[in-house]
Amino acid sequence: MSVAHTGVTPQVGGAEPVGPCGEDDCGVRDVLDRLGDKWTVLVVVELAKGTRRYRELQRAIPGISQRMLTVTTRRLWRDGLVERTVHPTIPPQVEYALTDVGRSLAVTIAGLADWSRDHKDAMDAARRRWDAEHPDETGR
Amino acid sequence: MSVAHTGVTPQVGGAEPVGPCGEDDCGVRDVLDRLGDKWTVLVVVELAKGTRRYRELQRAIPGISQRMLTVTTRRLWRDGLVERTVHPTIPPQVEYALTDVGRSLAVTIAGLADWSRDHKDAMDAARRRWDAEHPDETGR
DNA sequence: CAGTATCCACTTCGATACTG
DNA sequence: CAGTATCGAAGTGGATACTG
Repeated sequence: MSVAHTGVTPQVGGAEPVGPCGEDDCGVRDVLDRLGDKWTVLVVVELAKGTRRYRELQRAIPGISQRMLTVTTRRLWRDGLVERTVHPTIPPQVEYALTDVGRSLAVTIAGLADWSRDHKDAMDAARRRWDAEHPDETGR
Repeated sequence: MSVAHTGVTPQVGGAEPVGPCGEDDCGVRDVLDRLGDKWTVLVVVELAKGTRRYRELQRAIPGISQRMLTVTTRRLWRDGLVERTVHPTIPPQVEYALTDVGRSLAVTIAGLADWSRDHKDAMDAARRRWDAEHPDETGR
């Protein structure tokens, strides 16, 4: 599975340790293009708790529209992160569940959540400080 | 620092292990609102290699416009992830460097990059398979 | 060099209405 | 229940020109 954070070793000086990747973006943008939208991670986090039906997801994720729930699940399905099972009953019943790849993504997302919890306060404080010190700054 | 991915333990069944967070999004969206844009992670990854000047960043990140480089660095600065040092010389010289918080973020981002590298192929394959199996699907 | 300012194209998303 | 279709508002980023 290799979740070793080798590479971008935090360091102070201005030397060039030549990060994990030669010269490009390490491919991080690929992931963020998938997770960066408004709802994807919320769906993944919810599905990490277990299999869910369409309506269950919608109820578990307040504010998501039918349209966005559909496009989000469809994208995750298409990318092989989510498995979609249709029970051809009446009324129809569709179940969504994370695949193995999807579950590994959920673990990574948990790492993000950890970071968020650990540093949210510091960031909020920094922002308040900055705003106080730069009252009439453009483009906030 | 606590980079323990407790919580969303990957598991197969449909039971409810009650994730890391009671009911909400675990706050992951907070991070992604900051990282999800087109350039932020690229700037962070570049700064993880060492202190950079404005032009150096621009050259290191092909395609970024002056506008976006400015708003991206400004945001990171405002959030306390990046330190901005102005040398009042002529011509002016401005240096950007990650703060401690910024460096911890770089570590987390490296985790994302790891995941991306480990699963990019699987996702691309899944997508091709899906596209082949669903030729005339709407909204791709 | 290191920005700011302005305008515009494109994307993303929400609301609403309808369907098998 | 589980979607699809359509439209419009808002956000986001790129190009260009100008400045201390």
